[in-house]
Amino acid sequence: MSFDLLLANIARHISLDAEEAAFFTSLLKARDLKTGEFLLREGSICKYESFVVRGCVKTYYLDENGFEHIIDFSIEEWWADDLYSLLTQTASRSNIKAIEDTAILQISKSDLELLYQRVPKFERFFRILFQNAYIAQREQINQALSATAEERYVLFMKQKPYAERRFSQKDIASYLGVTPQFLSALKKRLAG
Amino acid sequence: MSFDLLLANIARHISLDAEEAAFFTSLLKARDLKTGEFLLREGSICKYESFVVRGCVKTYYLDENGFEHIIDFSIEEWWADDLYSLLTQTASRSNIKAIEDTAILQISKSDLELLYQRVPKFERFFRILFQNAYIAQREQINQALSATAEERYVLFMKQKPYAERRFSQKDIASYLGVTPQFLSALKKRLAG
DNA sequence: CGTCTATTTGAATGTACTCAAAAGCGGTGG
DNA sequence: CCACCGCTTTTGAGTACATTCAAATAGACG
Repeated sequence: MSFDLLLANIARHISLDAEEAAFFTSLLKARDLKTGEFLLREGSICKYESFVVRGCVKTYYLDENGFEHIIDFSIEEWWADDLYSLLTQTASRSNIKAIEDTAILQISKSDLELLYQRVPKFERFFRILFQNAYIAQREQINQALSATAEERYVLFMKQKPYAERRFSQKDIASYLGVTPQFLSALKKRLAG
Repeated sequence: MSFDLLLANIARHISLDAEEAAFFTSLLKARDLKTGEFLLREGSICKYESFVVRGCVKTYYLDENGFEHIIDFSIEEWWADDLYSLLTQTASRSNIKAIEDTAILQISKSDLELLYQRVPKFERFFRILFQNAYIAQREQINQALSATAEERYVLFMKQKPYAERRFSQKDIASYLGVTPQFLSALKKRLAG
């Protein structure tokens, strides 16, 4: 099994010796998802932190009218979870679904706690991870509140140039918080 | 000096012995702000994590048209910072300003790194802090994207019942991402 | 080829904004 | 003590951004 991508990712923030790395990888479970398969369904409890090795998943929830709101896309080298459900072990309000054939590595909540105890350096790794996630999210809020849909779209496509290839326009609209019809009209306007 | 509130806050997540607590508090600097005073100004570098002991500060940025967008209110027992500026030691895009007479305890970035080394348990404390901050923020985004201003306002006042007393209506509007005029009209509609 | 879903198009509507101005409120100085 | 100043809140008219509903077109996949 190939843990290289994940280990390289971790090595950016903390140094592991061979034994620590071996212990860590012994806790990981590999899993493959085909396009359309669920990693997590609303109502079930999120039991794992999942690292995307290849492919892409979308995390979304359904509002009271049944409309899908995409919280995030997780491509290679990103983590996917419903953190609230994972931490509190309560029913998830999010769904996580593969939008490409996807390979992931998972660590369970209990194994993660074990890891924190045996290799406390991982507290540091995940602290940094959450710090960065927090900052990135902050930026997303600022945009949602102060930029128009057009500005958000332009910035999104610039920051994620692969979006056009890998995400459907409907999903991009959902992520930006506009209707697919409006995004379509917007694109036409920008092109013309 | 009274470190009790902060130590009690920390004790919810990690246990410190007397020596560790003493080392930690030795790194703290107390600071008082009068209403209107700045804790951080746009363009300067954020050097501290600040814990609010009493009072309230608002964190906000100015958009290209000079309009204020409030990112967050920090009342007692919350932290205030521009995390991005703190971590990267680059110029802050945010301002932090007291909206009440406020007492804070500060720890500098370098002392925080020292603390992580000497008392690694604090990695855990801040990991949990950022995890929770991340989750709370996530909820804020979901609301910004899927709820109307009216829904966001009603929820905000329910979640922060002290808002009416402690925050100006203008600041609440700014936090919700609407104009003060619109919030005023909205309140009238809700009351009628 | 047919079916299902995504995308485009258009008209009517609603939500929130801008601009402008009046009214309320709190502090300060004469 | 009250008159004035600056700032917040309210009010109203006109406008822009984005939605809903409806339907046509285009693409993807078995």
